[in-house]
Amino acid sequence: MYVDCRNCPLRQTSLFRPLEGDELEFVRSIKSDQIEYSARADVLRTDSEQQLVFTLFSGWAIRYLRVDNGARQILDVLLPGDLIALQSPLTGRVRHSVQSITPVSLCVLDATRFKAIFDDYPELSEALVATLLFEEHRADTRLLLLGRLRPTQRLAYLVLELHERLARRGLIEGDRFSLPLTYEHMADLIGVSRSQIGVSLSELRERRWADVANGQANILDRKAMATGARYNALPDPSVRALI
Amino acid sequence: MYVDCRNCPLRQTSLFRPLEGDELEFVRSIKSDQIEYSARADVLRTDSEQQLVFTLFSGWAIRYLRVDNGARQILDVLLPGDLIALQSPLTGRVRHSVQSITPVSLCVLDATRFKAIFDDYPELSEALVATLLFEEHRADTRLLLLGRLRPTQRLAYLVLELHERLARRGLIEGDRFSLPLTYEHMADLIGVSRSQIGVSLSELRERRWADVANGQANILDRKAMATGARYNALPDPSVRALI
DNA sequence: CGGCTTCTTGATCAAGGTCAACCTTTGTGG
DNA sequence: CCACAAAGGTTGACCTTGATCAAGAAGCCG
Repeated sequence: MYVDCRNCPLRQTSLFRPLEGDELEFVRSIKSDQIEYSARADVLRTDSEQQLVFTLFSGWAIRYLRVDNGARQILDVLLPGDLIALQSPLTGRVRHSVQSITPVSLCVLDATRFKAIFDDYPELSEALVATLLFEEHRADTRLLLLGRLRPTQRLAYLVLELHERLARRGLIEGDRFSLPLTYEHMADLIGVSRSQIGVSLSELRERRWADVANGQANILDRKAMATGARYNALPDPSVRALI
Repeated sequence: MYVDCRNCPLRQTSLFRPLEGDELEFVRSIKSDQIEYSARADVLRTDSEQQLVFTLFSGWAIRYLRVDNGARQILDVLLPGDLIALQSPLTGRVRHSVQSITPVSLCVLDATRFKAIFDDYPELSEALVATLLFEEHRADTRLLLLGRLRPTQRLAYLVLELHERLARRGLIEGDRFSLPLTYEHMADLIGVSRSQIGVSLSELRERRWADVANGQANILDRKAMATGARYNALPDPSVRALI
């Protein structure tokens, strides 16, 4: 179902920078389509050379890399409002794969006209750079996660971060939310084995930090959990570019 | 020693995008100083609010985060030409620390005037975004490294990547180069313990992949090493923004 | 310049953490 | 009702860690 950018519900949330002047018209003009995928569909393959950029409109997806022995590292969970394949207009190639977790809907942007942003919309360019730097910081903390935290801390961090990202987008309220990740997703996200996920989920329950089961997460003691997982709230809620 | 941007030797290398038109004059005009630090000096502290951006002119440095138990995760090795604290003009705060490894020299850029890039130099903005996306890809591979490769593979990857980054900057030739990292640096970079570094260095020697000792690295069998460490050459050599 | 301290390397070892493989149970959709 | 996927748990084998130590190098100070 095609959504006109003017009625885009994502813009209502405080997370995203409001579009000013004719920015909205520009964004409308480069949106060329909106497409749907079922769950577990390949949205994007490594090294594909398609000249398209997407914005995730609804649903969950993952961005990942594979090692030739079959192992997979999930680089990030993509949530509504996240840009996909921004590399394609600028470097001509996307070096990761994207797969949907739930059914998803994507806004399709024309990559060739995308570059006009730099010429004609300096404030949008600046917001884009700020968004990329914000993502860099998230990548940094994930690096800390994988390099220096224990499996249970990593899992706690993952749950807390997802909760906050969803809450900021106005998609959930309260401490309970739907978490459509399998053990394998979680394992590939935090760099441990599937069996370790079982161990760590039990530990989260034992410590009464959170209860994650049946696709539902319930945060029981946010404070203890955040302290134990060295979780710090995400910075800069209101500068994110939504294109 | 102050270097005029017009004579900057870094620009000679093919890694960096040539400045066009009055871009060079602009870059010259926002360079306000050049400062030197000794080895192991704190260049930047987490959450400092100083409004400065730096370009590393010479020497090696690291960007890192600390966990409150004292553990450190090094996010990246900074080499000549790399931007430091780009976050400060855009988000007002830098969320990592920077320390020199060797003595370093830094070009100091005025962060408040830095933002003029977006208004007046669209091609420079675009190059900046391309550079950030390139760095994002490096961060992605480092995530794969920490999440899905064995210690010896990680170490091999580190050596190969540093070699390539240095070679692209015209700082080294051949397979032998100076590597001023201690065991602790390497451990904090690839997310293992110091003792593991000893084990993995021996393994690199045993397999005749590389010989790393006394601050010198010597790559003996690049091909076997690259295959074993799942190393892929870095993409996009010539779009990097040097400001 | 010599002597002192501190840091780094490189090794060893036991303890603990993590993994791959396997199995059973549960739930889902055809 | 069956086939399949995922959850959840167990095991032994293996890997990694943290602690410790000695030797050497580097840096500092009087």
